[in-house]
Amino acid sequence: MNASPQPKKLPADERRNVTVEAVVELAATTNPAEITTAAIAKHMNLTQGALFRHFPNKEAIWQAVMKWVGERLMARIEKAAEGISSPLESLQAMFLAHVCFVADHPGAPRMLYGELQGAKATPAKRLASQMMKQYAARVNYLIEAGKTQGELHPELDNEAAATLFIGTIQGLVMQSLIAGDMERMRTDAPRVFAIYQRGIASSHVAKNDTKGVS
Amino acid sequence: MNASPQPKKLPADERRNVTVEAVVELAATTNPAEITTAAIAKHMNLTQGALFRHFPNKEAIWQAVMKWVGERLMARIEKAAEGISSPLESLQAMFLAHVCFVADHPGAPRMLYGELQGAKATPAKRLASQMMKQYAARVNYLIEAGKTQGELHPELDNEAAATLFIGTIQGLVMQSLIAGDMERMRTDAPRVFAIYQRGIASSHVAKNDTKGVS
DNA sequence: ACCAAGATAGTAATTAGTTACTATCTAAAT
DNA sequence: ATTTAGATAGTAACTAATTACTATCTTGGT
Repeated sequence: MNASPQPKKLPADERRNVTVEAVVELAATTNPAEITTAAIAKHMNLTQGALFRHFPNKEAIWQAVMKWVGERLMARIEKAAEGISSPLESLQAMFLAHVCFVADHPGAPRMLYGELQGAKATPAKRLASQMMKQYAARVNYLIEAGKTQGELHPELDNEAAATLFIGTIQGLVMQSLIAGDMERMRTDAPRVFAIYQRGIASSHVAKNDTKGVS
Repeated sequence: MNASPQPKKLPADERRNVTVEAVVELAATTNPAEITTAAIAKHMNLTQGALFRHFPNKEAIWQAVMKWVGERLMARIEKAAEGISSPLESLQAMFLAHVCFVADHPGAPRMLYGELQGAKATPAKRLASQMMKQYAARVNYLIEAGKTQGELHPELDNEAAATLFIGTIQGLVMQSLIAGDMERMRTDAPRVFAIYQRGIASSHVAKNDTKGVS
């Protein structure tokens, strides 16, 4: 779990990447609010001051981390849904992919939540909030498509369904966070989604098959 | 929003209560991780050092706050569900009462989440986690009752339904936290619960009436 | 091919500002 | 008069950021 005795002297770009990864790893076990520059440096076998050769300040580190998380998450979700024509199945694929990502990177949601709780609008927070918006838009589109395609029941409250979709994931994360067992998410996710699906689907005709998780 | 120019010299018990309330108020607008003893003192027109006349350390303050939140929340939920024979309606009442409580005290969930994110098991964290367990047990009981009474559909995944119930609330909270508008919860809650209800109910016979929120 | 010269990446020590917590004194209330 | 609650003025520990210096790559002129 600890950092390898890093052969020092990395090129700048790479060092920045290593830094971001170090933060993500640290966040998996440490309260993000308590992650100090010293802790980051130590985890990557570096002196504290050296970090500031690559980032102008701590906020810039967080910004880079949020960007990393956002890009990876979105890419994974995008890929999970691509090539699936059924909106409902797309939603399920996104759902499971999202859960899988979080289980792989438990630090990610913790940092997101930690960041969003801050009162002042830091650049990192703006990134996080922007990502959420993008996500919501995508979900909304799929719901709309599902409705016109007849998969979702016609009187469905669009906005509420989107809120519940995202909220469900966040709830799952929180539950696992509390239980201290991120792996639980992987098994809980399909079961929970099944109920959500029953709540939005047009009728109970097709018993869901609980498709495999990639 | 600020504290009244407190006529000083309060008896110890009362001062402790005022302190707890000050923290809850502060948490509504400030990142709980950044709430310093100085900030608490300032918000209640007191010097920082004076706080330690009433609490042995900061952790004790958090502990008192978590206790306060837990008791108030549980009492409100308990009261909301009492006298309702239908488990499904009880669940709805609990749901709305919970949301209402959070909307009244936006600081509460922020502190809970903040506390639960910490790696080390502080007394405050133990309180929070214990409260969650108690809550989950109650939900589980109602779901079980709803099943035997025929209100919930028989093949329902008990555990997943409980997770989703709590998760849904947490998700709503998160959404509002991000949007920076806690009032949104009040209007969103019934709409979101309607979908949840459709997911767990035995069939779509009775259109939900969206009972009034107390 | 070589090697001076600059750029690059790192160390170690230090600084200014916070933070939780404490010791000592003062005023009010019973 | 004594106890209680608060004010004042600290301290030690910690954190982000800076500085002076060093080791190591990279490169262009010969």
